[in-house]
This record gives sequence, C-alpha cells and structure tokens, in this order.
Amino acid sequence: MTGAPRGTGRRFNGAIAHKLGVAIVSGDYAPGDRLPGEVAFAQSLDVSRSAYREAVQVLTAKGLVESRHKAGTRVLPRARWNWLDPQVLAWAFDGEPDPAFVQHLFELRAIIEPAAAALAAQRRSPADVETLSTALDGMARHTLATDAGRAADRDFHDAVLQATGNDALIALSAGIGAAVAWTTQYKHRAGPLPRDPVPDHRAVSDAIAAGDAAAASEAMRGLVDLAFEDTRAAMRG
Amino acid sequence: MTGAPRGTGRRFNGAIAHKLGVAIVSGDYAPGDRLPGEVAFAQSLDVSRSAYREAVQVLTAKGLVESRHKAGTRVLPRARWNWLDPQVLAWAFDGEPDPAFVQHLFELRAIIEPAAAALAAQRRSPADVETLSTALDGMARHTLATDAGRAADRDFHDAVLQATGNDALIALSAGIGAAVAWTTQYKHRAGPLPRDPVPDHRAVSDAIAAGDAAAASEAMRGLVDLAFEDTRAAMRG
DNA sequence: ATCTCTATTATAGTCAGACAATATAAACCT
DNA sequence: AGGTTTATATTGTCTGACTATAATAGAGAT
Repeated sequence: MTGAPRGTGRRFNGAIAHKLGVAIVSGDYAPGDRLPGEVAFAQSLDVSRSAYREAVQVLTAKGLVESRHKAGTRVLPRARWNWLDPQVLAWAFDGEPDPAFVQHLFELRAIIEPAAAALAAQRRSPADVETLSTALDGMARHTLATDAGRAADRDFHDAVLQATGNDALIALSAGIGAAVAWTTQYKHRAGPLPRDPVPDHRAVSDAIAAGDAAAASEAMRGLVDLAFEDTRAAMRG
Repeated sequence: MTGAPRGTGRRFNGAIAHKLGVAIVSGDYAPGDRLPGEVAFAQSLDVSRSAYREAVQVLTAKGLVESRHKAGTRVLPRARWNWLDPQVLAWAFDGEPDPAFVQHLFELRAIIEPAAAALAAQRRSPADVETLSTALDGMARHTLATDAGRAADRDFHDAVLQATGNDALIALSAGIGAAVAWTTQYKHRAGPLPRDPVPDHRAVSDAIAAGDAAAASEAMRGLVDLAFEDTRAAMRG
C-alpha cells in the first residue's frame, strides 16, 4: 500500500483530476466508456474515495464525464466537453493534440482576433497600449526561439483581447493563447522561423494605438492567416 | 437546525454549487472576499463538509474561487471566471444579469455567428440542413411567444454552429444560446414582437443550404444586428 | 525601535468506515 | 412472453478524526 504520490506535498485532487483529464482527452477512455467504480479506482490510484470523488467533480464540471446513480460514471460525447476551458485545453495539449482540433482553434483565432483588434482600437486605454508595447519589445528582444519570447507573444495577443474590455472575449484568451503557443512551438520544431513576426505585430499594435479599427482588424487578419499557413505547412512537412 | 434540503432526493453537491455559484456571480460575494470556513459554512448550509467541498471543487473548476491552505477560499477576480461555461452562464442568467455582460455576449454573437454561418455553408451535411429546416418550422409554428418557439430559435442557432463541424465553435453554443434566449425573453417582456423573425432566419437557412458562404454570412450579420438593436431599444425603454 | 526568525494556530486537505438512495439487472410470478 | 417484484452494485452522503500548510503573533537579535 505504499508507492503512492504520498508526501509530494502536491494536492491530490488536482493531480488526480489532471491525470484523469489527460487520460480522457487523449482517448484512453472513449466517450461512452464507463470508468471503474469509485472504490476500485480510488484504491488503484492509492487515494481516498473523497479525494477521488472531488477530482471527478472537477471533470464533471468541465463536461467530460457524468455520474449517475448505480449506472456508474461515463465519459460524455466530445461535443459536450468544455473545450475552451483553460484546464481542458492544457490537458489536450499535454500530449500530442489532435491536429483537427488545432485547426479548429485556428479557425476560432481567425474569427475572433481581427474583430477583437477592431474593438481594441476603439476602446484601448493608455495602459493597454503600454502593455502591447511592452509585449512587442519582449518579442523583439528575446525572439520566439526562447520561452520569454513566446511568453511575450502570448501576452501580446492577450493584451488585445483585454483591451476590448469584453469579458466574453477575455474568457477566450486561454483558447487563443493555446493556439498561439502551439503555433510557435510547432514552427520552431520544424526548423528556423521562416519570417520575423515583429513587424506584423507592430502593425497591429500601431493601428490599435492610433485607434484605427479597420487597419487593426486588417493587420490582425494578415497575421493570423500567415501563422495558420506556416503551421499547416509545418504540419504537412 | 432543520429546514434543510434534506429528503428532496436532489443531489446536494449540485444544489450547493448552484446556490454558491449564483451568490458569487450575482455579487453577494465580491472578488477578493473570503468565504466562511468550510466547517462553519457547511454547517450553515446543513450539509456535510464533504458535500460542501465537492461543490467548492466545482466552483474552483470554473474559475470562480481559489482555495489555499490556511488562507481560506477566496473569490477570484471576474477576469478569471470561465464566463463561457454553460453553468456559469446559467448562474449569471438566474437572476437579473449584468446589462454590460449581456452586451458582451451580443458582441460575441456578432463576431461568431456570421463567420460560423459562412463555414456552415461550406460544410453542412444533409442532416444539418434538415435540422435547420425543422427548427425554422418550429419557429414559424409556435412563434417566439411560446417556450417551444424559443427552443426552436435556440436550436436554429445551435444547428448553425454544429454545421461548422468545429468543436471550438460548438463549445460556444451555450454562450450564444444564452444570448439568444435572453434576447427573445427580454423583447417579449417589453411588449409585442416588433417584427417577424422567420424571414430573416429563412434567409440564413437558405444560404447555408445553397452553400453560399457570403450570403449566409451577410444574412446572419443582419439578423444579429437587428436582434441587438431590438434588445438595446427594449433595455433603454 | 525595527527587523528576523521561530512557534503557534486556524484552516484547507486527506483519510477511513459507515449508511442511504437509486437505478440496473436478475428473479419471479402471472 | 411480458410485466412485476426483489436483489444488488454503485454513487451519494455523513461523521469524526488526523495531517499539512501558511498567516500571524511573539521571541529574540540587531
């Protein structure tokens, strides 16, 4: 009865939820499958039933599973999963994500980001402009080959959404960010970066700072399209 | 210490999560506030600590609260809430939703739906066309004054997203649906419906069936803009 | 008097074992 | 064969205890 994750100091229920979440999202348990019973599963994971149950509540909250009396806990169809939940995305990108889903996220980016850039141009505060500028500097200084540079890239796209002042759009930043991160990671894996991303981003930033919605939207559209194209090429190759 | 939800047969943890979720989203507990301790709070709600904890896990999973050792459980800033989570939306619309947030959802609709209609026109299956047609019939037969008619309206918008075949967009259907439902409910409250919604919807449906992406996008844009305008007028009045 | 380190302590996190409720499945009786 | 009752496995809930952690207050040093 040892060999457990005991004593790691990590909080169990989160760790269990992560483990189960990854297992489900990566397909170890297919939609419709029944998980082992609580008692058995908790024992096999070497945690108490309560800790296990709390983890399952998390999965339930994210639409991955559903528990019914006596019927057991079943994996729900993928259409009911909260794909845009930050943790679900993290689980999806923990392993090799489904290429189709990466494409779905890109389509979302292509829809959301140009429109968000337009709104941002109309509403940006001085602080927003400052944040954009800082992120841009970070990208230029560190390049996308470094973690710091990629973080700056995500910050940039995040700042655009923040500047819209729209909570519903801000809630999408995890999804957009995941797509952005995957892009750069994948492109970097495929070899040296084909083009300098800074000018494109600067065009967006300048248009937002100038309050030019149409230009911001157009610049962002170009940026996303290029990123999409690059990633598709890298995935094909 | 009776008066509890005992014996209702309902599942507690869900009921507790609902209660807490509504309380937080409606502002009874402001971001940064600390909830009462587990023992005390569970007792005051007349449930066991385990049931209460499972409910809190759900709130944590949705980004509403964060628990830290010894520091207690605090409400997170609104920016970290998973606004697009179906349950969070349900909680937000349980009481009188924040008008600003309703506007945010409308902006999301205005961004997403025209683009989704265009994708749907390119990808719709015969079954999708059938679903759209059925929903349209339902709207025509029952009118938006009835529950059945409003359900058909939601089904219609849902079907458009489904037809895109994009999981990320489909995950937004709860948010879109909430905005749609709120619109019709609000307009109905304000008085007789100002215009027949069926022709507008039929234009979208026809364009999707015909595979005409540009027309579908344009028709959907007009539809959403009109709905937005009507709702804003109703809210002002 | 101010700062740093230590001990206290309140709080979330975990565990174990029990009982209750319920939906499925099997057994039973027409 | 079909419907009805009983059995049973599984989730849901409760209780009470113990552990781990971090905020806070207090002791000590500067």
